[in-house]
Amino acid sequence: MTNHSDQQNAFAARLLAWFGQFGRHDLPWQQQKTPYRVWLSEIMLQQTQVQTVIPYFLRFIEHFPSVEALAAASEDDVLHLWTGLGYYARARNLHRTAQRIAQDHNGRFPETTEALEALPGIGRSTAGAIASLALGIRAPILDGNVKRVIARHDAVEGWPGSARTLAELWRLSEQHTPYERVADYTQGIMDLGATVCTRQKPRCARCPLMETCRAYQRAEQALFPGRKPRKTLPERKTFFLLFQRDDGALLLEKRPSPGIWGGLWCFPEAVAADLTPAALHPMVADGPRAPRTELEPIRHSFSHYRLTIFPVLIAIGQPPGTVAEVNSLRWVKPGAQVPLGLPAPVTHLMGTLAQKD
DNA sequence: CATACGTGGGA
DNA sequence: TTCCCAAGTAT
Repeated sequence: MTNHSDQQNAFAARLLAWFGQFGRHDLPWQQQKTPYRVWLSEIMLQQTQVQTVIPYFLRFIEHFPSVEALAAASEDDVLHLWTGLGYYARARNLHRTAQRIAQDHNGRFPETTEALEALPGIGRSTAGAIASLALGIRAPILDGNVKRVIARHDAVEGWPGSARTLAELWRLSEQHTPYERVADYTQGIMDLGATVCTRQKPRCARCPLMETCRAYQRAEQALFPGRKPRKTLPERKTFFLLFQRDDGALLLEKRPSPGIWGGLWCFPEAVAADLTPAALHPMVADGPRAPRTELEPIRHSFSHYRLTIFPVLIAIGQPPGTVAEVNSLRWVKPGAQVPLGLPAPVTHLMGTLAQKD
């Protein structure tokens, strides 16, 4: 029956039409889509590529053609067939689940998504895959392929590893899942992610969802899904130098184009050998008057200008740009129109100094 | 929410 | 070389 939801779900309709013509139909576990074979393939395919899984799957099925055969085997035998595939908890859980199905379920697989998910090694996505692919139950999945397709199609910001982003992706996956032909849909969206909506160089021209893909419309396919944030931000202790001439002019440096604040004018950064704070004043680097905090300025007066040194800890992904060349240093009088870039800590400190002064 | 879990492959 | 990722789950 075609209900109102399906008529509105152009996403699934386009995907299903595409799947019939361009989807994968010849994978070993697609031949007889029994719960056992689908289950085994889904477990093996967790974080593992199709090409790697195929020989293991065929060998495994040959030795253990049914869940009863698997349940009757020893754990050693199961692990032996798993050797080289990795993530060996999968094999142990597989064995445990087989034994539980053989005993508690009388050799029959559970027929609800919830009951499937209660089994060892079967999480939400694998439960959804088994339910939709083998049982025809309308259940969403969210593997790496689906995450990528949905993150792009709906321009979902954030890294899928974060709980917030993950929840949003699940919501959308559930929303896109049709009430009919769920098995083809599930296989289709995975195939699309694997063959068209690839991580790099997606083949958008061949995508059935191109018209409604928000990432494509913005030409921002490469920005989705969001990247995993680095565990520790690269940070660098450095010094920014504020030269103020007697007439008020400030010495600015044009930042090198690739890099932070590229092309903007900023206070010179003391990265050149002839601009080290120690060279400017021996006490700066490690003397008793060295700054106690990362933002404590050090001030000096010279014959024709004043120098304020800002020690700053900046967190940036780029290494320090090449040092200012002679012609990229410029004295600028207050009020001059230059694209000014300043490290946020320095900006904040400038405000503080202005109040004091 | 972060981390461990394995191995193979690509950039 | 190094990092990221691949049909995720358990802790």
